[in-house]
Amino acid sequence: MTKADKQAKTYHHGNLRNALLLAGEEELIEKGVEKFSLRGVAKRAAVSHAAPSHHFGDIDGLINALATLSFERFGKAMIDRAAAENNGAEAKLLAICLAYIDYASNNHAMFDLQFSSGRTDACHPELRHASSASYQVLEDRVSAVLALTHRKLDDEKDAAPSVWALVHGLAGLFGRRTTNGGPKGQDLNDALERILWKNIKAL
Amino acid sequence: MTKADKQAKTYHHGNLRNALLLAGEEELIEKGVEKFSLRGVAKRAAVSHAAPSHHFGDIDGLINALATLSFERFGKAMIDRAAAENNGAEAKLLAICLAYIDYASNNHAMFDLQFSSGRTDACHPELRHASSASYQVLEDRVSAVLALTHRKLDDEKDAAPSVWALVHGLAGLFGRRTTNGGPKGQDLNDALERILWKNIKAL
DNA sequence: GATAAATCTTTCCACTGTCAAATTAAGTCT
DNA sequence: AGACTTAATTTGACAGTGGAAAGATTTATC
Repeated sequence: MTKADKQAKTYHHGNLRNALLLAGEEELIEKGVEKFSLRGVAKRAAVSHAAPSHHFGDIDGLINALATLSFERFGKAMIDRAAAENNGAEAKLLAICLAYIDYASNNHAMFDLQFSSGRTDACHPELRHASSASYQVLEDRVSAVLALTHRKLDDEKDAAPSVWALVHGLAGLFGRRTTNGGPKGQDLNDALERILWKNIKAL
Repeated sequence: MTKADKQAKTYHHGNLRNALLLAGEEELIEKGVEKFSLRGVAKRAAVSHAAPSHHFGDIDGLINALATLSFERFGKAMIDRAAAENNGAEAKLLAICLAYIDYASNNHAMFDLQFSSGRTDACHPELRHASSASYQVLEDRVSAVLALTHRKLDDEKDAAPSVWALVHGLAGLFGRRTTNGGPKGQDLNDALERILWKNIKAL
């Protein structure tokens, strides 16, 4: 009987922290950020309502841990996608951007948690670290593109934030349930790729 | 004694709907979306905690009404700024974009409520209307720029979403308390203007 | 003026997050 | 192996929340 197998049986869970993160993600997906409740998460993990406090402090601790987890997956998704693309720096950057938007589409609840206001704490150290690490992934790829040719200093400075903003805006506006205006369906994917490619070429 | 003066005295408030919207905005600014409470709003308006229900149904009704209000102000801010700018279509579009970002910076709580809180209901009719109206303001100005010259059909289709995404991304990422990476302070304003202008010129 | 309708209050309920104290398991030292 | 300490979890209580129901008060309508 391994530690992980004991889970629901013994008084000491043995792996409660991870179990709570998993349960928390479920809760987030099913109920949404708004209806997210600590007690609900605890119930999912088949544990008393006060158990999470020992691992995460308060509900914000759990929220921040979930956001951190998502940032890590998010960064990894971009890295993996770039690694699989071998047609040069620009294509790699495009891959990163598409991975960014895909992650937003396929992990709506967690992605919202990361960026949508309020519930995450910008000062939380691990969250900060995971957050800036994922930004760094994109920035590095932009730098790789910039390295191909010389350009004005201002343009160099602006490049990464500009791409970041564009991608983030695209993800936020089109990577979820249809908002007003704008393209839809397969047209949407084509449009996203065109827009991104055009902007990358214009760097 | 006018209707407005009676406010705190008579049993019937006379203008409670507006008073609750005002109180709701205060609550939102001071406490944030997360700690926003119906009872808190009611207390601010010096009224019982159940009074709002008659005007807004439940708390989501109030939230959606606040978001609607903010969308209306938001659209107006862009219209006014464009009207004050008379150096051609491109300058007008830049003005719109800057108004967009300024609104996000100066009305952080309400702006967040509109776009990234998860608390608004995309199906709410008045909210939908106010939302698409404000998008239309930007789209119209993009069309005006496009009208200056001929270009490929795809580019025409992509132009408005592209600008929208860029501006929205910039507003979301830089229009609030400093996030990781990216420029700051006055440099930030300069950078924003450069990025926007470059993208408008490249339309 | 009487009756209906709208507006607001009071009271109650189920639920939430957090805290303090009690309970149980796991380590640690001798 | 046994006693002691520390970590993990439960239990029970608390103040606060949103919403529903029913009562109180004002305004509108005829």
